[in-house]
Amino acid sequence: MTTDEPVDLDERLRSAGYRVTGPRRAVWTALCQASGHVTAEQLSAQVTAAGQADQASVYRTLALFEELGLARQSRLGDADAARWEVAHPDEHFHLVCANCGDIDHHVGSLVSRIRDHLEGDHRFEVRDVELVVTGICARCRDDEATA
Amino acid sequence: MTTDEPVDLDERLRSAGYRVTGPRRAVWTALCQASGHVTAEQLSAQVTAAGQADQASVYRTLALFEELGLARQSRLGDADAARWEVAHPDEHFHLVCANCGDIDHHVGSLVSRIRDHLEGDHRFEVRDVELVVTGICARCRDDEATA
DNA sequence: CTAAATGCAAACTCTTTGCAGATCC
DNA sequence: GGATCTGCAAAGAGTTTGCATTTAG
Repeated sequence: MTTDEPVDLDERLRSAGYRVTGPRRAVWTALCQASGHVTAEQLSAQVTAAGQADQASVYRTLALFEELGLARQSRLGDADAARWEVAHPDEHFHLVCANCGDIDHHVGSLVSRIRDHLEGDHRFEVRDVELVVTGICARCRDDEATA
Repeated sequence: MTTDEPVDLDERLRSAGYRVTGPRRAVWTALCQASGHVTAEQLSAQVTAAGQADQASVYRTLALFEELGLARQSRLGDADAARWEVAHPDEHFHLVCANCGDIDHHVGSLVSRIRDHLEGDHRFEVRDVELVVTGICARCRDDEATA
């Protein structure tokens, strides 16, 4: 799949002129350990409970990580809160199950094909492709069939 | 392109067991006249100024329209507020220009191809595909080149 | 007439901000 | 030591809700 070269947060921060602090490390750790697609509030709850950072710092830190290209924010489906994940080098998209709420990553050539299509035909300089597919996942389909 | 068979709001409401009211008509008219991709607040401002509906009714009405399949909500890019548009029978996606903020519709086979791909390979029952591409539109690219 | 819809205002959720004090380099 | 970062608490968007009143059918 992907060579999961671990990101050296300290190094990345310093080289961009930012300081290495407890809250930043804590948010990064929490984000990495999360299953992906966590809300800022979920991270905040965890990190705050451990007394490692305040809610405000969580938001500020996430914004910083996004700026540094370490994290990615997306608003999946019609959800109210934004969801965060560690920036993944691969092009991927999200499959959101409308039944169980499960969010799946899908890595594939689809996104880059979309990219090519637009660059070629439409003279649109693509910066970011966000593809969110809502539907019913395989597991829920099976459950329905069984029921 | 599309046969723009005008939607008979009154009929649609009544046949679904809902009442035809002033606020609903007003919101529908405003949404249809809008360039598309308006926020609820923009609609609200317009409709409230004309004394045709309250803000709360605008939100309630939009939710109803969505339920009836008359309108579509989407959160484009990292925007804070949801944007609304009249539901379009064609599969389409959005091109958001990061420079001028312009939002373009693009109708094409791309979305249905995504759909087919997922139905076939991944046993995912697709309900809705939301594709948002952020980048620089042709006009802004030209401007840059000239400058 | 009566269930459904509205207006008003207040509540709620998610996120951002101002500022005094703590912290990293 | 001094700019950067933090915590706290308060404000800010956007959206929803409770309830008395109005209105469509």
